[in-house]
Amino acid sequence: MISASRSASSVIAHLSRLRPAAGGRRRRTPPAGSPPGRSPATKSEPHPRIPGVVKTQVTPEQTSPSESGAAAAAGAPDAARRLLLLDGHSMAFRAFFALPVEKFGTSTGQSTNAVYGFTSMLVKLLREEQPTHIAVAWDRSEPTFRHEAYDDYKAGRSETPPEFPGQVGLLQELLGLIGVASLSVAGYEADDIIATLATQGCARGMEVLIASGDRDAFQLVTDQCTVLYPGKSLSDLTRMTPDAVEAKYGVAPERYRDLAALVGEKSDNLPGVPGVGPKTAAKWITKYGSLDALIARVDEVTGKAGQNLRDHLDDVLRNQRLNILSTDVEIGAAVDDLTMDGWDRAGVNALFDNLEFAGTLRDRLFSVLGDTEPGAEAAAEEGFSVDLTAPGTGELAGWLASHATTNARAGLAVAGSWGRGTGELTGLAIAVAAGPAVYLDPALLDASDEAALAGWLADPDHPKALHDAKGPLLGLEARGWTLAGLTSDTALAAYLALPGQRKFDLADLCTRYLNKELREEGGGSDQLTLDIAGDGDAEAAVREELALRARATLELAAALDADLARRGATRLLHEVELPLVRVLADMERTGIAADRGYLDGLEDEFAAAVRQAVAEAHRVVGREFNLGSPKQLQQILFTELDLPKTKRIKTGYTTDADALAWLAARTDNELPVILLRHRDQTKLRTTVEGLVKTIADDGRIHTTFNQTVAATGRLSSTDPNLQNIPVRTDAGRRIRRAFVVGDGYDHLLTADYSQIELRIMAHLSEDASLIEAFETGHDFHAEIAARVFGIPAGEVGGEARARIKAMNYGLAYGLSAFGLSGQLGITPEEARGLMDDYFAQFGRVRDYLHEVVERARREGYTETMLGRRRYLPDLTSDNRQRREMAERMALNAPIQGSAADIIKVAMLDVAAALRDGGHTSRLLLQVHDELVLEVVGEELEAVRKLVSECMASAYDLRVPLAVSVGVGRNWHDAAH
DNA sequence: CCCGAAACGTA
DNA sequence: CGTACGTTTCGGGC
Repeated sequence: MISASRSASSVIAHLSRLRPAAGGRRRRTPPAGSPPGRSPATKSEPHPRIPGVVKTQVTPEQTSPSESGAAAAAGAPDAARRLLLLDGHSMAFRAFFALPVEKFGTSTGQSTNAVYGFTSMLVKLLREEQPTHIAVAWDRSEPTFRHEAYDDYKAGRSETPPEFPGQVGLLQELLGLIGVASLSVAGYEADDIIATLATQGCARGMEVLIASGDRDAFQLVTDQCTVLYPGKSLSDLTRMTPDAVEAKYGVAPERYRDLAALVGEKSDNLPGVPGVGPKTAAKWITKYGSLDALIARVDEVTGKAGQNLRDHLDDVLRNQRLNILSTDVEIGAAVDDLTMDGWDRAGVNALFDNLEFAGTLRDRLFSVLGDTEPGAEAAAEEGFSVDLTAPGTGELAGWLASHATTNARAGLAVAGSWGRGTGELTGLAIAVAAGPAVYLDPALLDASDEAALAGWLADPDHPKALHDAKGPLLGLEARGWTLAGLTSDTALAAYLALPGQRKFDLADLCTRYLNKELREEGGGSDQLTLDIAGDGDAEAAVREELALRARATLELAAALDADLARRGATRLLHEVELPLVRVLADMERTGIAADRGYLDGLEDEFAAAVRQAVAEAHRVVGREFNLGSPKQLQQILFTELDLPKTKRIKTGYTTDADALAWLAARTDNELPVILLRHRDQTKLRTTVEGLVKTIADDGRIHTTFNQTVAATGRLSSTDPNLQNIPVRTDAGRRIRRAFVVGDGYDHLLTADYSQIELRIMAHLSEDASLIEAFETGHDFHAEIAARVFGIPAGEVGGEARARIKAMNYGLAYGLSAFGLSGQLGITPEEARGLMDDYFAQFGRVRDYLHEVVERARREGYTETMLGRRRYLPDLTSDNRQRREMAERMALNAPIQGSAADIIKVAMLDVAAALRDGGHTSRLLLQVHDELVLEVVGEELEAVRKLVSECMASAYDLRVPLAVSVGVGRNWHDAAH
């Protein structure tokens, strides 16, 4: 175990200094939604139809552009500065009740009715009112000055529907994406922010519009300031001008709060004068001039109402004190800055996709935002276009010189096939910014063209974008070309933006990010060059299609650059994921040597054991059946033999290994044991079979590492998967002996991180005890057990250590007491006690895990130490199962993902150190926390040292990053 | 021929 | 009623 000092070459050395540990970053994300208690729309009232009140009633569908244009023209001149202020909670709450919640939800259980309704209303406002400045004000969860002045302010409100609060965050996210400021200030309500901004706007001579369902806003109405008050449908906004207020309430706007103080506000728990409604209140105010004047002459008021007024004068005074809106809130944003500048088409698309908004809302929103971005609206019809040129033989150098020598990035698309560590190119297209593109058939290049192309590809000063570059890279390298200057891989970039997505199809991304169709003729790139008939038109179509892909990649790269910048993932792409492409390609090309003869022998042996088990099972049951069919097994075990029932699954009762072991212990029947052996041996046999089939002509197995699949940032391995080769059982470990050192090399070296996820937890939680356990302990789990049980480390028994080890590893998965009890064979109460004891010692860990989830719930995503995000909309789901699943994902993602970040950095550092040291030794595999290298004898010590140091120094944690190294002739022997 | 479910291998 | 993956097999349904 080595704890090396920081490597100077560590890619992230400066990055980690610049970037505080996860959780420390400030962000522009709007504040969290308000607590359930705030129910702005409860102040709503039946939508009276009062003569003289101007109404706009427009449903989104029925509004044509010409109508809305006319309305806007009628409303105000274009040149005017118009400030639109919205009360976020109040309008969202109105939207919530205006649309049936059960009709608006995603497949994952997220309700969206408030988001939809609010957005629809906002689109209409933007279109019809054409504000030049806009902001949405939100209440906050903290108590306000009104709570401080009156303990029971807003007390006794009915519970907010559980489907509502989660939608506030989504709305704020959307507003952020379309460039609308979300404002909130601790200690104040949205109304106060609106009042402050409205006052400032009026002072600047702006026309002010306030969309609010809270009637307190009426006190702000002036000739310059209109409140848009929603009716039932939210599209039904009443323009509350001074005349309208007067017509409806019988008082001028500036006296409205006097009236409200007398009448009271039930939803705020502000009782007024009994028996006094708006009519009486208005009559008094009109008669006396104002509330103050009324109070001054309160003894003159006659009748029962007058007596009630005198009896409840304190309430009235309190109401008057509380319903005044603050106009001097420190908001931290100037009215002049509330312009809608810049919106994020890709982000809106992504969010709408997430919300499963399929209808016309998206188009209406885009249309009202103005499709100023290139490639929107009109271009959507025509898709991409290229000016495809065909330089004659020998003319490529000239074409490149005149079109692709600038600093501008070129888009590159490659046709061919690749996989298993190699590739073959059949076509190549280059598109440059100005428009022209070229298609090249690698087979038809003459020597000068080839030299020109090779030089251009290898020149790092010619920036290039590819989609999913690793395969093409293998193809280029197989052809003898090297690629440098890769400044974007649009698949990788999209993965960082949308890590939960598993497919990153170029055409899909073009639709999402550019709103452009990339037409694809029959199949993927593999098919592009099939032209068996030699049909010239088909050939031309192939050339054009590849050129279009190059062009699309180029445009997409620019869009993704902007998206990643917004998501803070630019450096992660450029300093980790992009350089890793080449390292992975090298590993795939290299492969790992396999001992075919040994594997064949193993296969025979396992196959014999399988046959044996099958025969025994048939004998016990008394007839032949398919042991591989869970359905038949269920029939035999639970119906024919009538064994005890196991855990229920969709198709009946499980026959998995745990259940079979349980059955074996509970019955005398020997069948479960036979089935277990059969499962075991079958699995081993098929694993070996699969491996043998993938041994290439060079005697090596070339896996494919996928860099864009795992939502947490891990790599995955396919065809074959070399990240799940058995290791836990003796029989399984025999398979590892088949992975051997290849010709020209002398050792396999494995280096793995010890307890990296726990170390990351210690680092992120800053739990002093956990950190200390890592610094002092040799046997980490025993060290932790000693602390939990309050005994010396030397006296920790095997059982106690095992329990703590399970607890340690379960932590990062969101393990429950129930799960822990099942795993350890103890009661849930005992497991709960164990967890309590554990957290009594390591409380910061629990706090950290809790904070991670809550933060993710607020912000919508988790983040790793290098800023890799994972978006988890289900955290606000009202479906408990989904929500809890998302919570476990949320607490695991930063830990697993940070470990993935770290080993990726380590791989880059190792690759660089091997290259810089002039070593022949090379990286072969990555298995999440382990690297496997092939080493030549004389380099062994140097490589051992370099690998240890690079891995240990990949990131500077608050605990040592322990690395253990083993060396041997095969993968098994190289274990330690 | 495709796809989901079940099972099981790894970190 | 722990996270993240990939592969195999079976069997229903196209």
